Amino acid sequence: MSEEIPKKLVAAISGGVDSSVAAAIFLEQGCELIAVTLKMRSCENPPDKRKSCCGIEDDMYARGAAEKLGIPHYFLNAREQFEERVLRNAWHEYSLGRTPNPCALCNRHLKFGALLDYAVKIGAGGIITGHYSRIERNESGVSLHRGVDPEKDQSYFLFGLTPEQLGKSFMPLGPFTKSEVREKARRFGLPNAEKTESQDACFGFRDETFAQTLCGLFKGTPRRGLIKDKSGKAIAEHDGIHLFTIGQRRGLGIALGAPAYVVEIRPDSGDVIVSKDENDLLSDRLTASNLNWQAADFAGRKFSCLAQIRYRGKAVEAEVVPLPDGRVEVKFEKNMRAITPGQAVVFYEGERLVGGGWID
RNA sequence: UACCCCGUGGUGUAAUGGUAGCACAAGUGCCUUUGGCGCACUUAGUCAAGGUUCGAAUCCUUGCGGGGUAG
Repeated sequence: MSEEIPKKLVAAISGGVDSSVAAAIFLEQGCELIAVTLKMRSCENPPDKRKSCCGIEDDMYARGAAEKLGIPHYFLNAREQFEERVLRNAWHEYSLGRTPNPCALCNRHLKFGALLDYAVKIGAGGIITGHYSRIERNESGVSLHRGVDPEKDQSYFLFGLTPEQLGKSFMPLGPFTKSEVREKARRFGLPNAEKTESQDACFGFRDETFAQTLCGLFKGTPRRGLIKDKSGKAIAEHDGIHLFTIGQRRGLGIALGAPAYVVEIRPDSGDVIVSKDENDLLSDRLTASNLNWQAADFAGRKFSCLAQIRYRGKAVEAEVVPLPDGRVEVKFEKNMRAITPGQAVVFYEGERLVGGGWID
């Protein structure tokens, strides 16, 4: 493996333990590293920030880690791209009654987009990230595999990476579990070794959900409407379809004697349909658009695989059938719960991620 | 106007003389590099005022509120 590693690499440092350890691992192998922290819009207005993952505190941790490792550290301004390619896209999705997946977009456009471009521009051979996924390289090319820690595997969010992006990426944490990584952090003496996990969207303000923040940011007009049951009977009013997603239970504010779940969102009328029957959430098929193939030989043909509908969801046996219009139909071996438009379907062959697309 | 029925936490209900329970909702926490699901915990009630009784959501009286029936 070592001979394939470029001598000079950019280490994507977020401030968290993972990316710092990833950098440390490569440093041990004698690489010349340059630490870079992506600055996204969320890093502004620290006092208003709810999360710590992109706040000023993380910038300090990132700087501290780079310092400890003895490598230069820079911030890369990606605010505009983040706003356009991730946030605006996400808001648009909400307006269509879909549920965006900002992390997948961010990976494709920011971390493995803007940041990778920057790395190449300054003459680095690629980037190192702290994702819990494995990238394998051999004569036939690059491939992405699940991380060995099933609780931390993040390959789902990386389905949108092209083979080219993968080829210039390095994810040294894939073979390790979270606790092993933390142990390494201690050994390396990293200042963020005991830092708590970051979680939730890295962009959002206090007491607001991601959707609410986006609505305010883009001065969007919430598509208000009614919460109805399957028969069309109105049950309550709601403040905007962006506040709902398929399968959602909490936040509906309606007491029907049994839990009620969102089964459909109609962007045109603003209706949100709920049902007390969880069976209404079950379906064994879906179609997906804008496919991305990391394994070229899977494109355009029918195949069987393990398909995953959501992050941390269980992958299920499925058959993928190409459609004439370039989309794909996925038929699952068993019913899936709450297939959600806007989320990704990701195809695995064993541990290997072969491709994926966006659920219609 | 008379007669009848009903009135329990935010919602729907259980308990007809003896510790006011359940479901849903809501809140908090856990989980989680999206959204959701899930799990744990918590909050909150007998319409009001009198009376009977050792003891009342439960019985009686009145009032208030809602519904029904009275050519």
